[in-house]
This record gives sequence, C-alpha cells and structure tokens, in this order.
Amino acid sequence: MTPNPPEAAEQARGAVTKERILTIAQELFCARTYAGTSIADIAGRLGTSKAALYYHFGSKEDILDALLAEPAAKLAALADLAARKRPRATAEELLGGLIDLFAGSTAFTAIVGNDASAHAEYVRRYDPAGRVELILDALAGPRASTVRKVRARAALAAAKEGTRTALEAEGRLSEKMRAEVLAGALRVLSRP
Amino acid sequence: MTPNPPEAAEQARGAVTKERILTIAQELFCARTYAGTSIADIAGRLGTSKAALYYHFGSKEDILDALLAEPAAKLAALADLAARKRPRATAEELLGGLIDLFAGSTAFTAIVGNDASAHAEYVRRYDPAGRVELILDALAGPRASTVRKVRARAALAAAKEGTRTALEAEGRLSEKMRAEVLAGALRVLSRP
DNA sequence: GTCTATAAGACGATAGAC
DNA sequence: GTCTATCGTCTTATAGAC
Repeated sequence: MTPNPPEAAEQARGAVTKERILTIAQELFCARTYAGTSIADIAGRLGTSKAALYYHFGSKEDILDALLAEPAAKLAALADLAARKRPRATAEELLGGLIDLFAGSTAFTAIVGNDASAHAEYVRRYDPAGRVELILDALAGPRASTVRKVRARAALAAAKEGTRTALEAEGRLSEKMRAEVLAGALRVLSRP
Repeated sequence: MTPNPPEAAEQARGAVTKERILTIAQELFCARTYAGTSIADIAGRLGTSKAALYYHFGSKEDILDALLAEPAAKLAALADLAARKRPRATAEELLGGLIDLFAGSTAFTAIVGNDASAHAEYVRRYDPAGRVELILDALAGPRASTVRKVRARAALAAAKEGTRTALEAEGRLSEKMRAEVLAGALRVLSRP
C-alpha cells in the first residue's frame, strides 16, 4: 500500500498518520459537509502541509472513500436481507441492522440522507442500486400507501437520530440504549 | 428595495426574477448543500449571468438569508411557546408546530440539522440561543435522562422526515397526513 | 436589469527538494 | 514522509457598458 516500504517503524507511523487523517476528515465532513471542507482545513488540523496529506491519499474523494467503503458494504448486506423472500426479514432485523450501521460509522450517519454533496458521490460509487430505498420499501411493505411510506421514512430517521444522540451522550451505544432506540423506531413504524 | 424604481411593470418583473432566484437556490441548496452550490450554478439555471444575480442579491449569504428569515422567526415563536411555564406547552403543540414549520419551508427542513455548512451560518445569524435545543429540552422534560433526550431527538427527526416524505409524495401536507405524522412522532416520544 | 470582463483569492492537486 | 512553491481551475464579487 505504502510505496517502497522502508522499515516497520516508519510504516507504522505512516499508518497512524493515515488514521489521524480519517478521524479529522470524519469530524470535519460531519461538521461542515464534504463540499464545505477543504484539504487545507484537514491539513491545518493535522499540523502538516497539504502535500503531506496527498502522500497518504490520492485525492479528496479517496478520503471519503476510505470512510464509507466499509459501512457501504454492510449496507449492501442489509439490503440483501431486505430483499429476502422467506423467511421475510422483520422490521426489527432491518431497523436493528441500520442502528448498528449508524453506531459503527458517524461518517455514514452524517452523510447518508443528510450531506447531499457527499451523498451524490456516495450513491455514484457505492449505491447505484439505491439500497437505502430498498430497505425503506421492505419496511413499508409491498405496494405501500403513502402513509406507510411516510412511517417507514420516519422510523428510519428516528433510528438514525436516536442512535446519534445516544452515541453523543454516552460515547457508545449500550445494549439498553440500542433496545430503546429500536423500540422507538418500531413504534413510529406501526401503531401498537 | 429596488434602487431607483423606474416603472411598475419593471418593478414587477424584478420581483418575479427575485422569486425565481429563491426557488432555484432552494432547490440547489437542498440538493447539493449550501457550500456545494455556486452562484454560477444558480445563474446557469436562471439563464442569466452571475452579475445579473448580484443585482438582486448582494451576496450568496443574502440568498440564504431570504430563504431562512421567515421560518427562523416562526421557530423563535415556537421556542417562546416551549419556554412557557403555565400552561406548559404540550408535546402535541411543539411537534405540531415543528411539522408546520417543516411543511412551510423545504429550505429550513433541509438545512436545520442537516446541512452543517449552512447550519453554522444559520445559527450565527438567527439562532445564537439554540432554539431547536430549547424545544428539544421542552420535549424531553426538565432534567431529562439520556433516554428521554434520545426520544425527543428521535421524535423531532420522525416529524421532519415524515413531513418531508409526505410533501414529496403528495405535493402538500394534508390535514390527514399532518395528523398521521404527528401521531407517529408522539409515539416515539413516549410509549403509549 | 442584464451584459462582458476581470479582479482577488480559495480550491484540488502536482513537482521536486530534502 | 514532509516540505515549499506552484499550476490551473473555480469561486465570490465588482466595474462599467448598454
């Protein structure tokens, strides 16, 4: 990955820097959107020059890539689950899977359905099939009415923002909180 | 407003152009974020030069201003309601008021809580007091636990996305849909 | 009210030294 | 692996003609 690997120690330092870049980029992309964050902003926080940053990543898009590739793959798996016929996936499984996805990547949470500038890029590269919409369809049910579509979208939003808030308040998503958020999202989806 | 008003007809044409600019800007800011939309983008859709656009608005920020000033004032009124002691505002009143706000301005819906690039600007100019947080506190109740805060944030998100989806599907928010979205948001807020 | 032309700077990205 | 210096492009915004 790193060209001409010189020594184990230097390789390790490079990997650390790469991780730091991703952490900073995640924070800034979330706080100011992808389009609103410049390479200079990231380099400034990193304490290096822009050129140093380009040693680790070939482009600004590559940084976004590195942040979204893993959650995108997980989303694809969840979409497969949503498309499964029998046994049909339950709302618990789908919303629970989304909650775990949101808990696993704040960048994913901030970008999917929020940051349209990064979202366009994300869709082009990872989700040409519109997997979020696929999961929403599964949540709403076949040939869903507008009311059911509205409920599905609202449930997803509740799952997302609930997870984000819990994560912000407690640093991690405890089992208890996960159950709480999931129960809330399920209550939006269908009247008890 | 328009410098050196020449004739009623020309003034009217100017007002129409100004409205068109706002419509286009709203669409683009929502689709690509504020930071991701350039003056050239707007002028391109408008079919004029960038300079023509600057005749109607002094800056890019002024366009955002024109889109957010009215909903921001309504939000302030809602925050006053949230701060009222007796009779204390109900969750129905607060979430219903938010739904009406979301229904009244897609720009507000897209920006508040989503587009961080515009949100920072919005907060600086219109909401230094953090009125959304004030309403969330009222929804969660005094000295709220994390669970209650999570529920409040999830309810707000459900109200927002529910409204957005209904508006997208039917062009307007019917009374029936408003009641449906409100009921959903209330179900997240507290178990029945 | 709209145009062309252009200023002044930020942007993503690269070259080449160390 | 990081630097300085720079390229070309895009950005917001203005000047001045029509």
